[in-house]
Amino acid sequence: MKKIEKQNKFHEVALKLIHEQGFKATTMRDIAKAMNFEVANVYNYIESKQALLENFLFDIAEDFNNGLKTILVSSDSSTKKLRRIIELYCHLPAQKPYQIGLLIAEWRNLKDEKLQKFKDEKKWHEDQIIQLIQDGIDAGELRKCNPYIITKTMLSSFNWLYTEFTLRGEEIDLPELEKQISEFIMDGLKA
Amino acid sequence: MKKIEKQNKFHEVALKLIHEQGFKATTMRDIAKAMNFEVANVYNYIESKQALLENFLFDIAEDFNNGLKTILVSSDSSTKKLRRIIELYCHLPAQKPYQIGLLIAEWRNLKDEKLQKFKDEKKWHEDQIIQLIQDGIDAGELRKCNPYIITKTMLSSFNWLYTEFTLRGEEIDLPELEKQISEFIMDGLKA
DNA sequence: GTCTATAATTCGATAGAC
DNA sequence: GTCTATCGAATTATAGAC
Repeated sequence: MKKIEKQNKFHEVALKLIHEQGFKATTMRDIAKAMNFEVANVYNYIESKQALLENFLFDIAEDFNNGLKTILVSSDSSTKKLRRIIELYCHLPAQKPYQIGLLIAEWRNLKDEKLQKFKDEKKWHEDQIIQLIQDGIDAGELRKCNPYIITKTMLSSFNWLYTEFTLRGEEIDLPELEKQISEFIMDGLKA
Repeated sequence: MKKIEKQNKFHEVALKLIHEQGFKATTMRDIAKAMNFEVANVYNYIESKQALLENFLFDIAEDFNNGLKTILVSSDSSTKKLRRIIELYCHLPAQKPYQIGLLIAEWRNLKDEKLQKFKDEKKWHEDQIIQLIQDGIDAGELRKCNPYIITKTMLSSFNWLYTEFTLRGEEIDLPELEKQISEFIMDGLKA
């Protein structure tokens, strides 16, 4: 196995273990065992346990932020932008379920500046969607509602998806899933 | 301070710490320090760290299950039952936000039979609501949809509430919050 | 109930040979 | 890159005096 392949294998194994057991519960020895080598070798692939978590989290957070930015700068209507955001929130768990699992469940294991940076990015992300819904209301596209409550409720509603994809990934009809969720949310918002 | 009061104080302190730091990250020393005594004394109040978690989780799980059962055995329509379930899922986080936090974030720290029992109860709970939505569709009260996807999405959408109540509990207008969420969900489901 | 002391284990990380 | 060996720290839990 080539060096680069083993690097990828390492990250894949570590990601899955942390997803299954949690960050705190996953030891460097667990990862080493799953890689079929000794504990000391773990540090040929990463700086520290903390750095491992940080890399996973900020990688996937960037995917979300980039996806959102692309949508926001488009010239679509608020309604259309909202549909595309729902699409983003369905597709990313389908593509990277384990990373999303960490994003949702393990971010509080970050420390100090990294934790603050994560919280700041998350708030920025939410604020963009709150503003988008407010714009939709002002434009008469969406019914009157509290954009803060609706944004929080909507974003939270996607958080079961990563588990679904890790458990039943092959069986899931993604377009159908997306259609069901999109109809449910948009019907709850349309003017 | 009387014995019973100190018991309550202990559980209150432990619950808040586990909520804030996570179960794995919270040590018996953390709890002892917050109680202003030494580590050994912790075991005057609980059997073990694991038992502490189990008590918290199954207590609040019982609240949910009892609440759901009361609603299900009533003679209300499917729509009315669904509204009452939404009400339950808004009120419990308002009343016991820290317990709900553990229910959502820490259940996977359970072990063996306890973990299995928890998963079984959770599945029963979900299955009841899936069936309720199916009944609502069959009765023509709700529009045609995939009850499994909608149930998962709906139940997940409440999971931000406990955080909101721990951070801004006093400022929150509960009836308004409930109205916003109920309208959002019911509009997304009505026939 | 509270304390001191400690057992028994586990963990993240490093040193140095090959 | 992989190994053996080990350090130093932290953790759950118990024993026994007061």
